[in-house]
Amino acid sequence: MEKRVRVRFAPSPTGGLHMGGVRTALFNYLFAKKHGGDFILRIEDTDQTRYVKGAEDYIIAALKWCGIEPNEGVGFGDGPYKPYRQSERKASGLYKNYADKLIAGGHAYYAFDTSEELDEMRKRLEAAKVAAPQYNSVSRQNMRNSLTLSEDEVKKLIESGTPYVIRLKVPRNEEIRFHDIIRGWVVVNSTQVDDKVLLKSDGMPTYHLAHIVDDIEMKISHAVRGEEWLPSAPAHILIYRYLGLESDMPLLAHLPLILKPDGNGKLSKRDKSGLPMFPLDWHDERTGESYVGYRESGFTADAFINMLALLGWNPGDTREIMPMSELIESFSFERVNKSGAKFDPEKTKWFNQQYLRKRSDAELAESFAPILESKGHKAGLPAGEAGKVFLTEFCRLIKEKAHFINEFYDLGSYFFVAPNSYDEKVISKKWNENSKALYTKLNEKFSAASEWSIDSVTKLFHEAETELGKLDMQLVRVLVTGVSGGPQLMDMLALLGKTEVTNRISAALTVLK
RNA sequence: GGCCCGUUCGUCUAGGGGUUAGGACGCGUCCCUUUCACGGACGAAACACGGGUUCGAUUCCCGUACGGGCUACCA
Repeated sequence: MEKRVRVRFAPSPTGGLHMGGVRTALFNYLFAKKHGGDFILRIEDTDQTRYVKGAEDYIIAALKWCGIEPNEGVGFGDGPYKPYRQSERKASGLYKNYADKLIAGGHAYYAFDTSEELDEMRKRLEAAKVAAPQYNSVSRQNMRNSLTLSEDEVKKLIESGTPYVIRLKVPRNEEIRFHDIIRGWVVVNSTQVDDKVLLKSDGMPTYHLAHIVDDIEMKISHAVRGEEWLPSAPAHILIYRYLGLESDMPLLAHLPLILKPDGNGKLSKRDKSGLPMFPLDWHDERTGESYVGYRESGFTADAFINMLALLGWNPGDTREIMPMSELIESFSFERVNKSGAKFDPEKTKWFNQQYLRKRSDAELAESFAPILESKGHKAGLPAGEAGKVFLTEFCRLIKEKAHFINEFYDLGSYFFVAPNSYDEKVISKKWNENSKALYTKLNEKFSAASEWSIDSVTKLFHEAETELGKLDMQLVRVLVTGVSGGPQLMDMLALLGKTEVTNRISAALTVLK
């Protein structure tokens, strides 16, 4: 019988969740939803020295914004396997029990070496030109551990409170084979694997032990994580094996990494591409550093998620704009790539543009209102319903030009504040000695208008042209907005209103000679 | 350095023993538009290299190069 699909996203609260982490969470989520399974959020806070205040709340808030909601776990109502924070799970002696089982089976041992002794060992091995200096089947013979010390000595050391760790006893020269859903069979010789610390001297388990214990306890069916874990997978296989749990082991899937847009390396917290690396604004209290988020930069969650999903995965056809429901429906690990994918800021913007266009004008107006307010131009808007209508129409006109809602203001600030300068290029090219008289007359016609709508202004304009001769639309635009480009002229004039338009033209005519 | 993973247009990718190697972003040209954008049409642009295997390899195998990851009492 197939195991029920249960997957987990298990970040450690050492900082804000960056987009690479979001994608790992996303793939887990898509897979769970696709198979009607469970998606769990587990917090792996076994390293108190790296704990960052606020990180956990950030992770939860980020997942919520992204629409990647766990149905079990920290911040999402817990569930049958609570607690979901490893620091809290430790209290029951859970991890220690598993470590003890390994010791009893002869597959783990106590090690009393101090960090100085470990440093010395590494230096010694490096000096001896050992290719991979590590605590392993060879070097452990010269260290202070329960394999080299007598039973009595070990007992004495432990009873006297000497700090110790528990290490995995990795055999020498044994072939470790494991299957990865994305990569196929991977073979590693155990000589390459070091005797990993399983339980630290502070009593906390390391990731290696903790995630295995929890995956087993929480009945996880698939361990989906980043490629950076591939090298330690052989050690994990050994732990499952020595615990007699190989048959309950989750299936493995190592996701390709997201790489920097330029040059090389994996994506870092700060990137010069100009786009955020975090879903939400993140402020690290410890370092005092702040990072902007996608949300605050004007991205919509669906665009962000869509972009992330297609970084290293594709549906097998040419679809690109896919809402979450479609991503879920199409998702499979078979279509996840093996190689790392460079993050593409341009395409990311394009995704947001696509989603921006899909949103209704009224909806955009609602999102834009607070942005406008922050610019201090609320006063310029008509009150109440009229203001809403104005903003909705404004969004209709401006959205075709923008990638982000945050650009709306810069693209159309002249809708809210009259210009105080006029595009030099257009003026020097098109303004001549006849212009002043010509556009004064046009303005008179505007002033006399009894009706003011897109249609009526268009009609008025054409009438003026037959009467006064050819008019220059771009010049009219500059007189009213100060800039050379923008939405359809007539639409814009109509929205601005008769009074505003005629006032602005008058003002321009007094400035221009 | 060692080990592991990878390599199709600049980027994200489809494909797969015989294809005009397809799509998307970006770029360029044209059309639409009395502006800009949107939209439409078209275009430039790729199988890392060397050996095999084969009638035939971009596709399979091996090397090399290049890229990435790991190499902690961090995850």
